[in-house]
Amino acid sequence: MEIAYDGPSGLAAATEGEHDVVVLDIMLPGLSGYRILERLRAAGVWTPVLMLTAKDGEYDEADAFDLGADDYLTKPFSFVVLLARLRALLRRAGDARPTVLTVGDLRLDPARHRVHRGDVEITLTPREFGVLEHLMRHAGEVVTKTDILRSVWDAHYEGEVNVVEVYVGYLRRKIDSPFGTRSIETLRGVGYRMIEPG
Amino acid sequence: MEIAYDGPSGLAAATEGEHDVVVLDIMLPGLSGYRILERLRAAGVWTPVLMLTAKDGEYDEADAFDLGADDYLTKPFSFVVLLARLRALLRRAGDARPTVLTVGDLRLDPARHRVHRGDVEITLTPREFGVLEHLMRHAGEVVTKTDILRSVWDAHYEGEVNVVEVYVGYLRRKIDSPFGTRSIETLRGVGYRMIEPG
DNA sequence: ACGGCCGCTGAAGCCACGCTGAGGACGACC
DNA sequence: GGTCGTCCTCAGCGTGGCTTCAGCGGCCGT
Repeated sequence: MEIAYDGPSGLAAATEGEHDVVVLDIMLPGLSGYRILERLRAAGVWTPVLMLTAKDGEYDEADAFDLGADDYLTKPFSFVVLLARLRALLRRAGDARPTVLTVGDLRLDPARHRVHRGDVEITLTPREFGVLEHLMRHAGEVVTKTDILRSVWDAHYEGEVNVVEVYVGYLRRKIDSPFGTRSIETLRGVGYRMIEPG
Repeated sequence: MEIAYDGPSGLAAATEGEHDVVVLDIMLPGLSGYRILERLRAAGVWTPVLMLTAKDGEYDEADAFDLGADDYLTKPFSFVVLLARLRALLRRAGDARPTVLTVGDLRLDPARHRVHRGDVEITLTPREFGVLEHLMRHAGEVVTKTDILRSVWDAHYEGEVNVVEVYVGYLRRKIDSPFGTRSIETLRGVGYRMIEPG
């Protein structure tokens, strides 16, 4: 747990580190809670945010939600309620956007751009990394080659889906073959699926 | 959108249909909001739930969250706030919602492209999967071969309906024969029907 | 009871789908 | 300018899935 007492340092802390949840006070020296939230979301940080405030103008509250807050609490509040709401946020957010993606002993850290299988680090090219990230974000689900193309390549990329096959091939050679594992299964005519353990 | 004015009918509506979000009042005739929430989650329904109440005892609120509510609003509240909170819920829940088709102990998950009978996984080819999905989406109803052809094959497919017979055969061998069950019945001269239990 | 029709199934060919190795294009860096 | 790394294309190959077809069995109407 980490506490920041002013806006800029809070924003920095939330952007850099990996947190399960952020409790954000609107009245802060330096930067308002709104601005922080805005910048956080703009920076692609999707950590659940619970906003805290003494003001209770309803439009402020609505604004906060539309800026990307996940919950909102008006002072004075009881600590019991705060904790319960945090638990609810964690539960809902848990599977939504983990900052470190994990499938079995395979870990991918989007922020640090690193991949590990157990303790050994695996170096991937940007493209390989993108494909693996997309697969891991949808572990257990089926993703089509076109899905991957759209998400990893340019939105309006005009190439063949064969590139995806090629990159899945590269990935298998880096994350599976050396370890005797099998993480990406092919579903003929459908796409690929990241195998979840268990 | 669907509105229920008492507990039991609300529970039924939430369990049966597919909704993006549930707004649940605690004070309801018939069944309390707590009980409904409890049963909903017990039944495996994970639709986001926003609870609504006039009481504001803090422990009630904490309880609601731990029962599986995703948000909580105390009367009186403004409509603007309610809408903003609903948007926040929808945004967070968007990709988490699983749609799984179930007929008896047979389950089909379109997103994960998986089929289970009880605990055993069954692997199907894309065509087999398509036919089974169509049948299960219309469980209990009569489906003609031409229906299946049009829905699973290309819209303007010029082949014979015999393919459908062949694929129903494949399906029976995979989802029924090994289990001694009988899920797809033939209606001579009409089509097929997925047998609903009960 | 019998003939005709409907649906089931096993076999077999064909096609397309996915994998891979080789190689060229492009840019960064020395 | 040369070298290295990355990205992408292409063609060949093997295999799995799709489809067809013919023969058979059973259901139904007469």
